[in-house]
Amino acid sequence: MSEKKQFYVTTPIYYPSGNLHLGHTYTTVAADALARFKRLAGFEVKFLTGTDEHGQKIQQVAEAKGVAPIQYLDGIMKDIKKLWSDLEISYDDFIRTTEPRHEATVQAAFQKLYDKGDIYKGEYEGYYCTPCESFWTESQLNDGKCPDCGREVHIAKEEAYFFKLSKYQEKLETLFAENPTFLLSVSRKNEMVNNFLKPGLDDLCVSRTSFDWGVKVPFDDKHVVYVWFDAVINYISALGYLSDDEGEFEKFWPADVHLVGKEIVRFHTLIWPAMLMALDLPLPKQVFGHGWILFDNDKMSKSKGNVMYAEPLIDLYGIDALKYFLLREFSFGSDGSFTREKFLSRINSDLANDLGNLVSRTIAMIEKYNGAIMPTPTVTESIDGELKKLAGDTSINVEAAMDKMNFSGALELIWKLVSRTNKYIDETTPWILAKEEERKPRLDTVLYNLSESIRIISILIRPFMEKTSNRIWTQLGIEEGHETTWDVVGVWGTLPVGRTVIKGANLFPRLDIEKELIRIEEENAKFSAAKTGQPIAKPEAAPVEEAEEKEDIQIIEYDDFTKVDLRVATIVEAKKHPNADKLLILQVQLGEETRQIVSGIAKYYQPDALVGKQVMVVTNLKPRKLRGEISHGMILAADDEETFTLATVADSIASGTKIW
RNA sequence: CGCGGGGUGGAGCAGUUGGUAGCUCGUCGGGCUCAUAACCCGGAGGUCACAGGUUCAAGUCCUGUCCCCGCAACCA
Repeated sequence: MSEKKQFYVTTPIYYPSGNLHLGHTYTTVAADALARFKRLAGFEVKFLTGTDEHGQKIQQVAEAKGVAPIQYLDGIMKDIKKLWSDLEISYDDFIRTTEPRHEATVQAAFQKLYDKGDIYKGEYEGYYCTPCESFWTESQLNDGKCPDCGREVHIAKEEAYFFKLSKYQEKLETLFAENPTFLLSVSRKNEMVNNFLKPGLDDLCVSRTSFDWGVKVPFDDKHVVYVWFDAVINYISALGYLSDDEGEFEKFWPADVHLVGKEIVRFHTLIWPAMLMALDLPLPKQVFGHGWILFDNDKMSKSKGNVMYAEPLIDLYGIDALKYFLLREFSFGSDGSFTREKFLSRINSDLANDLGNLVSRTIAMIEKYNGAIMPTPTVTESIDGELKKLAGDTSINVEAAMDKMNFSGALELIWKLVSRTNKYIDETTPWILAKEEERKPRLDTVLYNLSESIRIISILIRPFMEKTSNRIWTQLGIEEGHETTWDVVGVWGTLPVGRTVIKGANLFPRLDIEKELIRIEEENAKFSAAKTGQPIAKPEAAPVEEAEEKEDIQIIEYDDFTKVDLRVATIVEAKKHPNADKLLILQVQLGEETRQIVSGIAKYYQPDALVGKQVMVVTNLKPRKLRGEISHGMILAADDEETFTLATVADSIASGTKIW
C-alpha cells in the first residue's frame, strides 16, 4: 500500500500579447504528454500552466486600446484557454499572475527576502531601454544602443530594490558542477556557465517605479515587483506557498521539471534557483530548455507573415495528428523547422500507412475469418516470440525515454513495435492459414496476437494521442479497464477474448499531399487574417502599430483600392543598412522627388545591381523607422519558396507615374 | 574579435560516459494481396564541412579555418 508518487511539471506562463502560435503549442503539448504519461504510469500529477500578465508593455497596449489592463487581458485569456481546450491539454491548474493568490505569494516572498536582508534598497543608475524594460551597463551597450533590440536607451536613475544574486554565485556554480542534469539540454548549460556564471553575477534589480501595472512591493507602494521575479514565483504560488494552505506545496514541491523555451533558460536556472535558495526552498529537479520551432528555417514572426498557427491544423487534421507530429518530428532539445510537407508526410506514412492500416487490416481479418469475434489463442509458434518480446520491452524503453524528455525517441520506439506488428502479418500470412480448416487454431492465435500487440500500442500512444487510443479500443471491443492500464501494458495475453470487434472508419485517411499543401496554406492565411486583421505581408509593409482589431480583409471596395497610391520609381542609390543585415536603404526617384525607402531585400539583391531599376512603390504608407532609418514607402515584390523578385514595369516609363 | 545555433548518404534528422555510423522520407529491385495503391524483404548511396592534435581507438575530446542560419515588435 504505497502512497502514490508525485510529479509536478510546469510550462512557462505565457505572455498574453496576442495569438499563440505553433511554438507555444509545442511546449504545452510536450508538457501535456509528459503529464499524461506520468498519470498513466501511476503518479499523482500536478500540471501547471498560466499567463504572465504584468509589465509595462501590457499596460501600454491596454492604454492604447483605451481599456483597463485587466479587461484587455481577460479578452486574450479566452483565446488562450480555448486553444488549450481545443487541444485537450490536461492541465490541473491555470494561474494568472494577476490573481490574488499569486500576488499574495509574491508579496510574501518579497517581504521574506527583505526581512532576511537578501533584498535591499539601493539606487539604480544606468542605461534604460523602455521597450525591453531593461537596464544595461555601459559595457553591455551595443553602439550605444540596447544590445537586445538595438534601439535607443536613456540614462535613468531610480530608487530600487535589489536582490542579492551575487551572494548565491558559488552555490549556483556548485549546482551546475555537481548536478549535470539540472539543466538540459547540455548545450544550454555551457551557455549559462560561460556567459553568466563565469563573468560573475551582479545583484539584480527587482523593482520598478516607471509604471505601476504589477505587484506592489508590500512595504513601499511606489514600487512594483520586477516582472521576472513576479513571474517565476507562479510555480510556487500556484501551490499555495506562504498562504494559509500549503498542503499542495508540501506535496508537490520541488517541481520535477520546468519546461521552458531556450530564450528564458537564464531566468529559470540562475535567478529562480537563487531566489529559492534565498527562500530556503529546495530547487526544481530539472529545467529543460527546449528548442524553437522554426517555420521554413526562420523564426516565426507575424510581420514576416510566416507564422503557423495550430488552429488550422487542428481543424483540418485533428489534434492527434498535430500532437504526434510535434513530438515525433522534432528533437526536443534543439530547433526544428516546421514545413507543411513534413507534417503531411508524417501523417501519411506513420499514422495512415503504419498505424491506421495495421488496425484496419487486423480488424478486417477478424471480421472476415472469425465473425468479428476476438479469437482465443491456442497454438503458439516460435515466430511469436520476437513480437512478444519486443512488445514487452517497448513499454520499458518508452518509459526510459520519457524520463529523459525524449519524446521523439519514445514515439520512435512505439513505431518500431507498429512496424514489427505489420511484419508479423507478413510472416504468419493469415490469409493462407484461413484457407485450411485444420489451421484455424493457428489463425486464431495469430489474430489474437495482432490484436494484443495493438492493445499494447494503444496504451503506449495514449499520452500523445488519447482520441486515437480510444478509437482503437472501440475497434478492439474493449473499454477502459484492467486491460488498458499501465500495469499490464507489457503483460502479453491480457486482452480479453470473445468480444466483438467493430471495424470503424479509418483512423487516419491517406492524404493527397498536393491538395493538402494548398489547404493548409489557405486555412492558415485565413486564420491569420481573421485573427490579426492583417493579410500576409512583406516585413516592411507592416505598420505594426495598432495592427490588431481591423476587420477581415478579404474583399475591398474600389474606393479602398484607390487609397493606395502606387507609382513607378527609379532606384538611384542603394546601400546596406549599417545596423541590419536584411535591410537595404534605397533612394528612389519619384518624379521630382527623391525619397528614402528601407526594404528587406538585402538577402536577395546586391545594392549595386539595383541602381537604375524601375520598381513599383506604395508611396502613401505611413513613414516608419526601420532600425533607425526612416522608410517612406514600400517596394513591391513577390516571392515564394524559391524565388524572390521585385515587381517592376514591362517598359521604361517616367518615374513617378501612377500605377492603376 | 557583438551574441547564439549549426555543418552526418538525394531531403530531413538521431547519435548516450570516444570503440570502426543509425532513423524517416525518397530511390532501385523483389515479395504479398489481409489492409487506407497500404504492408514485408533486399540493394545502391556517407573519407560524419576542412586542417591539425590527443588516444590503442574520435562524428563523439582539444586547437585553428571555412561555410550556413537566427538576433524589429511579440515570443515557446
